[in-house]
Amino acid sequence: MSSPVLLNSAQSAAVEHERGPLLVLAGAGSGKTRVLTERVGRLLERRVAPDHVLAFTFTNRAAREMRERIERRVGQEAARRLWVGTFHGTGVRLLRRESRPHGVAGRGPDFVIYDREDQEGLLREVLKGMGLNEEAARPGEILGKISDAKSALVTPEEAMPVAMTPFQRRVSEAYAFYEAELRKRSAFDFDDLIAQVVWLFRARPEVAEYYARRFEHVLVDEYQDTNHAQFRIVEALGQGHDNVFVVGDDDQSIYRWRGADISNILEFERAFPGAAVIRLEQNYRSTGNILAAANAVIENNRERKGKRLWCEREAGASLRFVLAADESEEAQRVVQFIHERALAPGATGKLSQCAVLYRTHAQSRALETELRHRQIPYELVGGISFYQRREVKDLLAYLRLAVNPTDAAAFWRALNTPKRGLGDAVRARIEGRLQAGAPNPIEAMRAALQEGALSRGASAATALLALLDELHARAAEPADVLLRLVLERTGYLDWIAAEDERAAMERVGNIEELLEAAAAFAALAPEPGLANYLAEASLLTDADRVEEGADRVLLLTAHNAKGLEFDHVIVAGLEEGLFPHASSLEVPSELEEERRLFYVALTRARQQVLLTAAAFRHRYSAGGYGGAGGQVSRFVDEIPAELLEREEPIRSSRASENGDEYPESWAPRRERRGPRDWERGTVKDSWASAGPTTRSAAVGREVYHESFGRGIVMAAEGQGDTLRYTVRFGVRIKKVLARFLTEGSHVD
DNA sequence: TGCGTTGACCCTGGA
DNA sequence: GGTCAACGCA
Repeated sequence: MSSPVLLNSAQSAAVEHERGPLLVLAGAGSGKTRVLTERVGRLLERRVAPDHVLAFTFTNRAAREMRERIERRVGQEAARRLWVGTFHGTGVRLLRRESRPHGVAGRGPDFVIYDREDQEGLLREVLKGMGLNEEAARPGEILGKISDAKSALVTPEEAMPVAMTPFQRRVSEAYAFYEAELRKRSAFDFDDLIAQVVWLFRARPEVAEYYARRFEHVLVDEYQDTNHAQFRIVEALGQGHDNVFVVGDDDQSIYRWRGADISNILEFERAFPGAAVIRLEQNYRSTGNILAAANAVIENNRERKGKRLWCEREAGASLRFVLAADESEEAQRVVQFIHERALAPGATGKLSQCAVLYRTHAQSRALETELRHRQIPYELVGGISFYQRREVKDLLAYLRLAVNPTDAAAFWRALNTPKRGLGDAVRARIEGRLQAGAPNPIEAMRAALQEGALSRGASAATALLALLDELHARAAEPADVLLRLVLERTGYLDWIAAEDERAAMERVGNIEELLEAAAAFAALAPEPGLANYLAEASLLTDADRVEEGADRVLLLTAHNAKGLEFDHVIVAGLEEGLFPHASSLEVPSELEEERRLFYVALTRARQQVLLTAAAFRHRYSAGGYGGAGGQVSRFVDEIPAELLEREEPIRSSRASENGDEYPESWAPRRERRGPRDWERGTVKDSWASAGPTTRSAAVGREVYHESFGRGIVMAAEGQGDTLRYTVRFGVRIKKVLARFLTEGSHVD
């Protein structure tokens, strides 16, 4: 963090703030993390007991970093007693504590946490039970509604009477069944980890009072992205003392789609009367040019409090923009940029200080391919988190059952994973026993087995029961020991090896990593225990696992980049329909959220920004271009021309006919400063030989087709008779065998 | 009855 | 290219 050695006056005012509510409006790079940490340190110096301070961060990673910084300042013992965590993590902690004697919302302390996949499975069962086949096809949409309801603290009972349309009625009914089933399984979903805390506080005001008294100081980071339920938690905990210290930036609010409520920040002063407001507008992170560009872009938003970041740093390099022909060329240009910054002779940067940001995970593929091709180490953040991987979830399902035998999602998963001949028929029998009143699926299976109802599956079921019983009996042992027991008794490793040889290596690697993580947790966690381990596994995201210091390029979504900073930032895929995303184009408020996301992306950069777009982009598979082509994102045009160095092709209606490897119409304007290192061949040979493009020589050529007419070749695949071109005929994109095309185009 | 194969649909973002 | 439900084989 490139913070000043000393705090500036606004920062110091925030840190030294005596008591009462305080809203810190902190622009990007204005040192808000530092202020928050300093503030906590200052409170401890003022003799506030560490376990009377509660700080909410946005990610587990931010929580860890804050704790480490505070540890350096006040020592390990005090730092460990602080309550620092995400809303979800802290929610688990509170719910676990409070469920100890009597349970919370019908769940005991061994509740499990349902992730998206578990939720979907459960909802599918619910919808099937309701006889709703059509809805069952898209449980995601209904889960979204349920999630919205919980974020807004709407219970099923409250949702039912206000449901107007038939669809809404079905959704609220599904919500009620879903809720009942979760409770039966002693499970909470992600939204419950927040909402149930509020409902707990309402049902038992003495509990809320206890925590409000205990936490003399409540601090919240990234306040602009809190939802209504989170606001209620903060409000409840602030009762009586009002020492609520929140830090946020309305321009960086990028999670409204999942319920973040910007009125929390806009109306903070009304919610906490007498609140002081401090603005941090000096940016210490980015160069003048980057900041000016970001400011210019965000000023196009109407819905904002309005502030203008400034800095004392030099203007720095211009931002750069490259329009590539397609995503593979885009990837080449991105990697080339990284190469120049971090690898070429004389380059002063590090790979770890380069990050590629994009709008959707799907964009990572082309970048990965290119990075691998150039043998540049990278790390992909996001997509599937480690703990969501199939092999990891398969194994954890057994541990979940050891802790909580009512966890039906885990049971159905474990039942026939690895395959042991217990399929749909066995499942149906067990479901029958469950409906007849068996307390949980394990006991239902035991009953079915004893009644001889499992004929062919009997021996497999017996073995599975024995394993589950043993796991339950040994649930107090370290997670890695139990995982080894599962591996050994189920033959899981042999099964994945047989399943898919190609993926087996990676899966085994993941299992090894899981064993290591489980052992580390058992040994090091302040509150060990299987239930806590499983909670951590549910709440850790991929972004939390990013290690500091490793020398590699980071690939991540703009959402995931929140709170991070790098010397060199590349924002890829800047096309209308992608960034801003197509779904936002019709809705002004959503377009503004896209713009804020772009603003977040830009302000991650300290030194240099490269923006890229592709004129055409594959969608789905390698087959066919389904994507909207070619129109550069409006956000690029919102950057003042004098700040942006464009390497854009000179657009022409006709493609090049000159036989050059590179179609003139898409050719990047050559750098004026003479050849780059890689062009002189002084660096890796691969750079010199591959040139700016590896695409087929036919790409860019004009061709003619009997029925489709004139078109331009976008890509080629196959050879000889199977050589096929992807051709754009006007607005339509088709894949055509080369031999159906004419007009001097078949170069290869 | 379980399991492998086929074809539909698909990809915003994430705790 | 990947996932998942429906389908038909052993």
